[in-house]
Amino acid sequence: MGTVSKALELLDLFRRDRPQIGLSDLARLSGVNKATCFRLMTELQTYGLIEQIGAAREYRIGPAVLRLAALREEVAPFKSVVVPILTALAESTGESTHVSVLAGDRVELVHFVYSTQHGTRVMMHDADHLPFHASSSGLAILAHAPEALRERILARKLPKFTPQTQTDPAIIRARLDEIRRSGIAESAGSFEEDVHSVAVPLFNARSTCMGAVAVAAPSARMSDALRARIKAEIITAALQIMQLRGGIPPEGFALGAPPSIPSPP
Amino acid sequence: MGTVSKALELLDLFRRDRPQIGLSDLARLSGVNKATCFRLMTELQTYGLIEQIGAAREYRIGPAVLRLAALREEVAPFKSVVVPILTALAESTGESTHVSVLAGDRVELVHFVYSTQHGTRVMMHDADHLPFHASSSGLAILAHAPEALRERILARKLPKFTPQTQTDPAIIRARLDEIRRSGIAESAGSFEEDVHSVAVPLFNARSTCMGAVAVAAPSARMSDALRARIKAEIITAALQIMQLRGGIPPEGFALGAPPSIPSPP
DNA sequence: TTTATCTGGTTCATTATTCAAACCATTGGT
DNA sequence: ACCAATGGTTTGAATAATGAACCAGATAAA
Repeated sequence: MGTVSKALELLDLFRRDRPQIGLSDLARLSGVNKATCFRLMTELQTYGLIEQIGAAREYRIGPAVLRLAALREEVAPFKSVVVPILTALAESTGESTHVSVLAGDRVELVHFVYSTQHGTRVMMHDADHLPFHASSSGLAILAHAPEALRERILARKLPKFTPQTQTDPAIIRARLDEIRRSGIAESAGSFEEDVHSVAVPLFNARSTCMGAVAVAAPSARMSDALRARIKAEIITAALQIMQLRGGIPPEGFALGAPPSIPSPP
Repeated sequence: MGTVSKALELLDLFRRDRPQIGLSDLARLSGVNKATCFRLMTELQTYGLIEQIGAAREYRIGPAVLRLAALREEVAPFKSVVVPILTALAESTGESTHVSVLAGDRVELVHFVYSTQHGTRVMMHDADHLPFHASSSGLAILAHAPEALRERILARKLPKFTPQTQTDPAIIRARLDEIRRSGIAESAGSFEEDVHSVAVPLFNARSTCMGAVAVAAPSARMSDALRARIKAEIITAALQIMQLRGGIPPEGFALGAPPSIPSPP
């Protein structure tokens, strides 16, 4: 792994629940030598991807991302398109919704909207990226990802987040086939206990999968009726997003086809 | 210069007027060897800062910035605070407004709003970062930047964008003194011909200058009356931004004090 | 006060990565 | 068929990254 990757992976340590980190912690968390860590951080800092603040001289994400994000949004609008649709979806289903994209070898959670209908709701748990094998979004994306990526992911040792997490590559592979068939991915408590989520993939203009929309509900609330409602609504949401972004589902992609097995695990 | 910096500087080649670049062009533009360029791009790509698209396999800014920007916005809200104020400022002055931040050693243009009052207006020209010595924002920031940064910038050879561009470090230094005195920076045609802009610095909670707000008008329209109006409005806008962000102007900072010389060049 | 242990930051010989110029394989135009 | 592009890959030679040890300062316990 190159130096640049190492530096960028340092950025992954910054999350919603831990937005600023000191040098020593950074070295500890990353396993990178402190001196190296320091050098990398100063380099990221001179570009502005990182800034150093406060008396404790902690590091955090810097202002350069604003420019990059603005540029990205200009050339490939996403947030402006997605957020209204996500909001509507949260409204119509009464549950938390989110959209994630495939960035490099990770599924990144880029936006989420909470519904205000229920007192209990699925919170986004300070996670910034979702596991391929244990989240409905990850599964949806993995199912439609290029062969190479899928194999690369499944070759890794997959962490077991809950007792329900499936980590056997063979079984996951079979499940991906099923997801490809139905167009919809589900995950029940496989990433977080008591969270049941439903996701559909998003395709870009070249019909390659670049993300997913998902609805996540507390397991206790996930009745057959709600599941049916979510599936219907999430499909229209996904189609709207793809239409506005110029995305085209690949040849023979079935959105919402009835699964051959009654109900996924 | 380290490898990481080199990789990140590659990102700077992507701009609004040139959002996607092929490998050969990238190597040409950066002066970096093609093989090196390729390796760096693939590393940036696996992180998602860059993505490769289309038949021509061109590179562009990738989806990872979305996550970083979201994180940044959560820990240090900026856009959500700044855009409404910028819009109001554009409204009340009838001219284009923008806000830029100091990121590393550059002034990055992070957001701009156009007024709809006039048929002619200053467009943001596809520039993503502004020169310190030839833009009102750059001057405002430079005037209040730490000594070290100021000297570093002035030690460089400063490009001459127009006949009006001042490139003599000594004269610029004198002008910075004046800007510090008045609190307001002006630039008339020094970056782009026929553009007259006014800027005031923004300070963070530790009273260090981290950006600037600016209003840019066509020179032809910049009357004394308009200038006075802009100055008044831009000051309130800057104060609003700082208030909402918890920014504190440094001890003895004079916003809108009358300049000792009637009118800057 | 002494001692111990944190912290951010620095040094320097060893080592591994990056560099540059060449070369491939395709593609598009003449 | 040719030429000039393109994206991508290989090669010894040069350069940069690395990590253990080391500061100096702050904090806290003894």
